[in-house]
Amino acid sequence: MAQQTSSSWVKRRRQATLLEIRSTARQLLRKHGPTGVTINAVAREMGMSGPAVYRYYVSHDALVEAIITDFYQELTSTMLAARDTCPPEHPGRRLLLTCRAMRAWALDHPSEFSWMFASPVMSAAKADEESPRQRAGQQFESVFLDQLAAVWQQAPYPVPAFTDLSPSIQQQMTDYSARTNSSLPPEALHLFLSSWIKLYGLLCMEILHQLDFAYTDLEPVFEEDLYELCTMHNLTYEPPAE
Amino acid sequence: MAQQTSSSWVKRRRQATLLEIRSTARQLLRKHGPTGVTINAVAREMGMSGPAVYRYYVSHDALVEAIITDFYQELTSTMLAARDTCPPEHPGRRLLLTCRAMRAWALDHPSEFSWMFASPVMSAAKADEESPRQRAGQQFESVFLDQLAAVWQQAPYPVPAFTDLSPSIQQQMTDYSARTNSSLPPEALHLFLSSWIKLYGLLCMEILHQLDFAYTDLEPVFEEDLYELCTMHNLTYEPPAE
DNA sequence: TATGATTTGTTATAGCCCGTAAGTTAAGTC
DNA sequence: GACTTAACTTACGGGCTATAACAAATCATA
Repeated sequence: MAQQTSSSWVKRRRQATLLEIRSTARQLLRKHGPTGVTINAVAREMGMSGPAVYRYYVSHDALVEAIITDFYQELTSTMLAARDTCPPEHPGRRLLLTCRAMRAWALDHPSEFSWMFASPVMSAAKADEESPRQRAGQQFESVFLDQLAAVWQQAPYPVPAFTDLSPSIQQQMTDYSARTNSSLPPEALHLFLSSWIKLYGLLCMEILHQLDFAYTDLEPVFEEDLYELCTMHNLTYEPPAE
Repeated sequence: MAQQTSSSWVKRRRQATLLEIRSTARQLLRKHGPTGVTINAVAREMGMSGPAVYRYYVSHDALVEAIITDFYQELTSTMLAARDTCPPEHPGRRLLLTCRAMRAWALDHPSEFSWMFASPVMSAAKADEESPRQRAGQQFESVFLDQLAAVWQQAPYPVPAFTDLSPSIQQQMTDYSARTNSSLPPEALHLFLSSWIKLYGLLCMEILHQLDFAYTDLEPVFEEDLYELCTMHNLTYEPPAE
């Protein structure tokens, strides 16, 4: 039979190897781009011979999934850390810190961010099956949305009436609210999501060089969006600290 | 010496082969995803033997570039065709038609659109060198921006004062205006670009499944953005025709 | 502590890919 | 008809994914 507990340090060593593989792969990503992240290259870099890596990740795909999960988690905790720089009494300030931390991380890790965003060409088949990556992605999204929700719940401000939304959006937001056990009204959710889409969309386009034709520095544009975000959500905008 | 004119039909046959290669590659993209687009697979599909394809495209990369250029051109002309469904007397209607045609094409060709958007992980080195793809991309962008410019020039409406923009944006828009020989004031350009970013960003996120966690159908959200676009640019919004 | 199971690694291999080289055939030119 | 060029072929070198078969080390315990 299978032994219940293989001694603890053996597990730890395994974890360490798993991590070394991922971090080696990450280095390769940064140095040689997505196509450089190959199981053989990772093995070579680590002084292992190719197939050894398959003891740790069943396939190239599994490795990629794991790496992207790492990225989401790292981005999430970076944002949370930045948020907690400021006490909860200043939700607006915290929100700004969070958003700026997101952009800063993306700018500091363009390869990683591009990969996270652009790799999911999954055809909806894979979309609903619950994966660690999905969970990590959802946690990431909730960082922003939860915070906006907190702001609103603490001091509600006017949002467009539910009946002013298109019926389809009404339905979708009702569903989303139910699915996430949200205590928020659907009309607020849609407003939050709109803000998210604008901000995150801008960032993705920036990182993927979709705006290079017009802009060389999108920081002020991002700040403009943050300003708009603040006014829309009844928060006081504050320019970034030096 | 090189013959001046190798008989015309020989050239035509070459063009035909070039096109067949690209369209075979496109089929493979749709059927097996980006990784399925391989020179060997294309050759196999065409009954050629591998290296023959290299007579037509020097490298896998060159083939990909050519395909993406095709996509941009197709999207562009689809948008223009939709626009010209309506006479120039109704610039607002034409703009709406253009935008909806863009989304429709993207939804109809998700593989193509994803590839166009997500493939350019080029590291700025390749960014400024003028390629056919770049040109095609710029033509695509200009479809939207030119039209907005036309609307504005025909009947200018208030836009935020230049001095209300951040100095950095002032500078960047001045540069952009000069670079494109635009006759438009920089503050208008920034407004146009903001509208573009919002609309195109939404579409990209939709196609790349970044919003699946909340929405199942983004058409009404897109329409909401179009509505906002219209009010912002002094146009009358009209819901999509059945 | 010695034995048998598990884990971790190794080489060998099949199959696909990119891209180059060298050789062959067919078409186009003078 | 001889010469040139274009299009295509097979042969290869070097990578990559992934599996199989095998060797060594590390348990877990009788």
